[in-house]
Amino acid sequence: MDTEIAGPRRRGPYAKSAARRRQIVEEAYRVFATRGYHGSSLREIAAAAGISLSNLQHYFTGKEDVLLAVLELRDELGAGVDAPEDDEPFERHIVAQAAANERIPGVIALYSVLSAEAVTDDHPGREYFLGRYDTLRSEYEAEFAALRDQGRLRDGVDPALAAATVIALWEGIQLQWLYTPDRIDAAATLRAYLDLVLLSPQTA
Amino acid sequence: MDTEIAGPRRRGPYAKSAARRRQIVEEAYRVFATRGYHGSSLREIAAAAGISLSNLQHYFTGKEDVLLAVLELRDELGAGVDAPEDDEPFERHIVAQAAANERIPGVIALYSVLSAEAVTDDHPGREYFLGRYDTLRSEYEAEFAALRDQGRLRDGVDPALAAATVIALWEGIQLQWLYTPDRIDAAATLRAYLDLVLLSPQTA
DNA sequence: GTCTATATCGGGATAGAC
DNA sequence: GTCTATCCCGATATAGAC
Repeated sequence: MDTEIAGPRRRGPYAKSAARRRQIVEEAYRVFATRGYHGSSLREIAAAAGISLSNLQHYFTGKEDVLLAVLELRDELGAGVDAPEDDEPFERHIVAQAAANERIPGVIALYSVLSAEAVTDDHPGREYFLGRYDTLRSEYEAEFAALRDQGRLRDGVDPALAAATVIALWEGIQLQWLYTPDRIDAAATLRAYLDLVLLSPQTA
Repeated sequence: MDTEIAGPRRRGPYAKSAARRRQIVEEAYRVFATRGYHGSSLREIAAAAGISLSNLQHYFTGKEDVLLAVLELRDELGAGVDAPEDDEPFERHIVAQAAANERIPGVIALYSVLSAEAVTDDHPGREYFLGRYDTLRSEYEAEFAALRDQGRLRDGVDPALAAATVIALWEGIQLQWLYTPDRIDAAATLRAYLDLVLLSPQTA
């Protein structure tokens, strides 16, 4: 078996396809982030990508399809960036991530705008966000539980509640930051909460 | 001067107008709350109000106009309900309000969906939310400052930061609650944060 | 793979009868 | 005040030429 069958080829007819798709998704990312799902149009995305509407439609069967690809891309990118370093402490990771997000225009807006828009029953992104909250809460709860086992969680703090709190606070403060970036410091706000809830290592 | 000139009459030709307007706004409230601004249509609102599209347009010059009326109505209703009792402690007020909101379908969704949607530059609700965050942060900051003066604020907690935190946490947890109402207790989450930040009165 | 052209639909606005 | 009818636009979707 020396013929390469599995997976898309790096050269040849498929190479351009994959690149185009990717390019479209990246532009769609920006458009959805700034105008929401309902507020965006495929025309606008096509224009941003510098191609015709029909050409865009050659790659995606519909608007929903594009949105789902955008969310997939987000997960893909996030898998590399969001993952904590091997032994980076949880609280440092959260704060660093919040600070980093401010430097990547669009990420915050994408989540803020879409997560709120997608509460509607028939929104194509609803399933994604349901799953995302679920995963995120589980992960953070495990982190807080581990910290508790190290004696670093303040007495009376529930790991599950703290997990939901961090996520809520994070999203909420990012939204305020979107409105008035000069008046809100998301990373500092998160750090203040974590300082309140966690005891410093040597105290344990 | 025994003729009543000022203000709309309770009877006569204007009575029906005012009532209709109010009725439309109330339906629009529900529609915007569940589908967002971009996701809603005047046709849908008219249908909900049981009138024709043209008739609705007789009362409002456009979609924006309807949205602004909805936000006005929200302020009007909120002015009665949101205002704290004369000497109700701040923390009790917050928690009680969060609990009460869960019982009024739509309020939470209206704010969650619209506040996120309205970050866009050209969204007709943007100004409203900018002002709302500003007012809310000022009010809460004053409350925290007062608590600090009573020696009831934990050391090292900044009133301004705590104000932004409460608002962010509140909005964020309500969004999670919209997705999975059975798994999130917004009031309890807020109470947990306030318990963390405030010292009980007798401790002072 | 990319385009132009067009079909089809749903949105907000407008005109005008009653 | 309320309606029907219609206009016009922007959106998605489709057909088919190159």
